[in-house]
Amino acid sequence: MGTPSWDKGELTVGELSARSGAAVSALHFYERKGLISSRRTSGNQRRYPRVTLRRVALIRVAQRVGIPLAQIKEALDNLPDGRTPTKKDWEKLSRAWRQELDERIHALQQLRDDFTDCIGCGCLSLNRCSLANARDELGSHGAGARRLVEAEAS
Amino acid sequence: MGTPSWDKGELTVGELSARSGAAVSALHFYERKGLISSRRTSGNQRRYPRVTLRRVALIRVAQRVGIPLAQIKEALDNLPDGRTPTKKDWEKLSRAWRQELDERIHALQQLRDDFTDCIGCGCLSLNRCSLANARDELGSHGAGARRLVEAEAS
DNA sequence: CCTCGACCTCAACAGCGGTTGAGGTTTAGC
DNA sequence: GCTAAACCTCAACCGCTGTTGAGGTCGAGG
Repeated sequence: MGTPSWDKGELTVGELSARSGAAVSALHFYERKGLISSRRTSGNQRRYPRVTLRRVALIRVAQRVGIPLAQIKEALDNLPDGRTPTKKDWEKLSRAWRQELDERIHALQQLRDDFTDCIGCGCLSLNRCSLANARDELGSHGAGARRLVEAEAS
Repeated sequence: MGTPSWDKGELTVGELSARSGAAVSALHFYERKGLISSRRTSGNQRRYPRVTLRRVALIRVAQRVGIPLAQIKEALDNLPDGRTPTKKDWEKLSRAWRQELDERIHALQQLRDDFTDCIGCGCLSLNRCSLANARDELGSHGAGARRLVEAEAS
């Protein structure tokens, strides 16, 4: 169960599964979707370079916070799977993700803080919150009536 | 077009849709799932109290950051839809969400910072990161599609 | 009244992110 | 060599989160 004798620093799908926490079926799925890749043995079995462990770790974390696979793939596509992306690759990728992540973090903090805030007033006063406003773009109204009604605390 | 004559401070589904940014079909769906509710007119049309706008705003923000509807429902269920939850209700709800949100924020920050960090080394060195280590455990599967990967043992 | 847009229900389908199972092959270890 | 576990492919299915469309009703303005 230690390092198998065929090992050239590669992982079988089962090992990758065990070590990444992703189901084998999920790994197959990721591969079909192009998020990871493998070489095949003469007997058609998958062998993953170790770096794949990192890719999978990243995939899972990103997923956990709600980023869709397609988007994760897009990000990973900028990383030569072979190895060692250029610094430029990395900077580009990182900047893009950083922005995405910053946005999401911001949304979450908003949600959290507004939630916390609202304890004080005891009602869903999200109208005060950037939550409601963030999404407000309703434009379709001259809005006169609305504002008046707003005064009446629900 | 301003406040319709039937208006008692209520919204039609179309209005709710326009102002919340959610499609009418989505609002029906949320209602079927019990996340929102409406009274019906004599002609069987939905009328929403204005507070529903806030519920929907909350639902959408929560969804945007990857929280499944079932979990949102669970949170909202603690809010008497009728009106004005008690402070205790709110505190309980807020604490639960706050924790959930904090975790997610944390994961995102980790992801972001590790990404940024890794520019320096030029490879996917997530093994150094708490990302890879954060996963741990979970032989989870069970039926159904992906659920939150919650590491909670306790 | 009449009409037209907004509303209703119900059922089917879509895309995502996988899981499950059938049926067959490869491989590590004895 | 043989065997059992691990692997392979492919197709069907799952739950979630809705959307689309058919067929019919409601209601506010002219």
